[in-house]
Amino acid sequence: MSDPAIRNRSRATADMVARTANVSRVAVSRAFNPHASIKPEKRDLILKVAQELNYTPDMAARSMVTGRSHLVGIIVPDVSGPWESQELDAMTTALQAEGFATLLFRTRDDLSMDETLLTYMKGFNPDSVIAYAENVRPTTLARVLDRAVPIYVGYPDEDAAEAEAAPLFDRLDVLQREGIEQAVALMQGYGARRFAFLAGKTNSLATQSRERMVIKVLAERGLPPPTRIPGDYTYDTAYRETLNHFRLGEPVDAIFAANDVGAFGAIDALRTELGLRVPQDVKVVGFDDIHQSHWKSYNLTTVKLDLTERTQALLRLILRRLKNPTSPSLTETVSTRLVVRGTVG
Amino acid sequence: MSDPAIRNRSRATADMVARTANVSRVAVSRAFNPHASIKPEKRDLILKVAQELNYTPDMAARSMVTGRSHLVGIIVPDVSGPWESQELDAMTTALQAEGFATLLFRTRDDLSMDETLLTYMKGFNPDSVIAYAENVRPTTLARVLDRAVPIYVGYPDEDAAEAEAAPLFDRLDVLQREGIEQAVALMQGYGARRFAFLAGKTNSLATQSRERMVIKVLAERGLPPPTRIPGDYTYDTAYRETLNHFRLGEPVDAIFAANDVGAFGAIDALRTELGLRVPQDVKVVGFDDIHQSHWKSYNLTTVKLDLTERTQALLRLILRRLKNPTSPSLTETVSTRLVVRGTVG
DNA sequence: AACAGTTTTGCACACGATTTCATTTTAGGG
DNA sequence: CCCTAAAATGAAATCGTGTGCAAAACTGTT
Repeated sequence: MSDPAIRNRSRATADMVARTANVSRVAVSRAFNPHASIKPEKRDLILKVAQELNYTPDMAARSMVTGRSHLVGIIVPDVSGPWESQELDAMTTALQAEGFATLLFRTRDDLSMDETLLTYMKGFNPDSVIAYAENVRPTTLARVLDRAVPIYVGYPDEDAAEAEAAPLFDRLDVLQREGIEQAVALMQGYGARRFAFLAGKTNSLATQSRERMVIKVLAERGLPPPTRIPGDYTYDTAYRETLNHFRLGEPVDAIFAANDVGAFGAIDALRTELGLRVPQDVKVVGFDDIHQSHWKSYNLTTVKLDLTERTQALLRLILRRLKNPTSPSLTETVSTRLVVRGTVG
Repeated sequence: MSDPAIRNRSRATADMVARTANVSRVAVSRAFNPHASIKPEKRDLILKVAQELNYTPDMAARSMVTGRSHLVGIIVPDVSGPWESQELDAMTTALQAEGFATLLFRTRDDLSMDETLLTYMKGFNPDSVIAYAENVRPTTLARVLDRAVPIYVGYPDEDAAEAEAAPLFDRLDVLQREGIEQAVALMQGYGARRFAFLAGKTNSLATQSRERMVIKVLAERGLPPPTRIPGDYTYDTAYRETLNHFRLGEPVDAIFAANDVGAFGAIDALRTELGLRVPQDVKVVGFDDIHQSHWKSYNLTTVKLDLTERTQALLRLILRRLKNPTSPSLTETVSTRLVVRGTVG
């Protein structure tokens, strides 16, 4: 019953290569490990035979003994969002260049699944995990993942005294003050006085932090606090709520959106349905600087989160932790800056 | 030197759980396998102890003996593209619901890396692989991946006699005639006579197939063949080339874009820089129906590739193949249809 | 030619689970 | 109370690879 054809369907192993090349199985292992000492001619022979047999070392077996899976887990709430997918793209590219494969997980909007998901992910033994403050409770993160030290992307209140002096894991903190100050200054310079803040998902730490910082900066510049337009980061909600606000709520002459996609929704509502001009009647600023923001229909002035900078910082954290697993937690910070286009002045 | 603190940093194993619960290691294994026969009270005890010890079965070890990695590899050229990311999102969600994790790889634009990438991916022993015709040569796919049967998403010429009667692997074929016929009919109905085809990447099979089919359908309806505007699926190129064509090339009154993002670029070029109205002066149709296509600034009429339908078909193929690895290759097909919005009439 | 030092080699074990298979325990029926 | 069928149990083999260690092979020097 051991049909050789079926048997042939399975992968080649190091043993088969060894037997074919008339060497020991250990030699095969060494041939594939650059740092192992093996006679060069022997290595060449083995690699040649391996190629003929279409042999590739089994990462699962390898990871069991080395303790390295070469997997990095990434947890994202919505892969299809422009910002999320652009970050995922940058991160996957960077990881791949370092020899890691991306293990992708998608959360639901609520946090109800986070424990199940993390537990499941843990089974794959990722060398590192990138999680975002919005999607996973930090306590769950710390409890479930004991082996891989996760990286937590957060948006701290830069001015507030950080209570958590000793973070549980490596972090990337995004400092949003600078970009927000530049944006408010620009809008004020062009005459904006009554601001609205178009929110993101209410349970999102990023949007909460952005709103607090906008309020603070407005106060510092002697401007009244912003009115609040509800939102959830989506175009449709932003469109609808902007419409609603301009028809029923207090008039405003500037909108600070929690993300670019929301800003697009607001702009389209203003122009298409309300007959208002951007930037002449209402000034709009977004957050993220996704690719779409420079599209001519929007040409959005926005607070940029530099993707390259973020990605490099995350990669540094991962590699450092892998090189020295017991080193104390480190927090990297990245800043933000305004990208000026056509929706303010 | 065997510091218990350091030892403690590593994951709990089935042995530890067994010892703590005073059962055999085999029992622990059975407790986690729903189909295994084990006394319910015993299973409960083990699961309780496992939770206390924060134990999760190691997928790598499990996969070695079961032959199932619970990984599905996906190869994408550009995760950040709207269409690609929306498909990735749908696929990841569906796979996760079936207990698979997504192993994500990103290709460069050219095909030079495909062998290296596939070889690398093979090391992880994915249970299945989803590859797109644009990114990977089918011959490479067949040669490298011997264990996991890949799924190849292609765009066959529906009318041509399919030479490859016996495909090498499972396929998802996208039939584009129907949507294209509807689109051409609609544009012709509103008076369009001289068409342009705004191309995608020239080495993309999807764009080649779309172009051939557009030519064919135009001919069938007694219309002149389309002029060709070069493109690469990006907004910027579409914008620039559309501008260029309308300034120097033959005049057209309809643009059939190979993808939605390209259509956006064309629309913005027409409206912003050329002072032309869409749809009054020029009619535009895209391909894909990404989320952004219903945004008011574009409100694009487009040929929809139904994501749910695609995802379900892919999932069916994967599950069928896993249940019966030796069954002959199967090809599923999905169709396309026009979504009418505001850029034609 | 003998020696010391370095490189190369291969055996045996470890990694963390699952799966026969033979054995013991339990349950059910007369 | 006994017998039989079904369910539960654990010992041992297995998956494919990397690594410690001791032996072997090589290198170059006196």
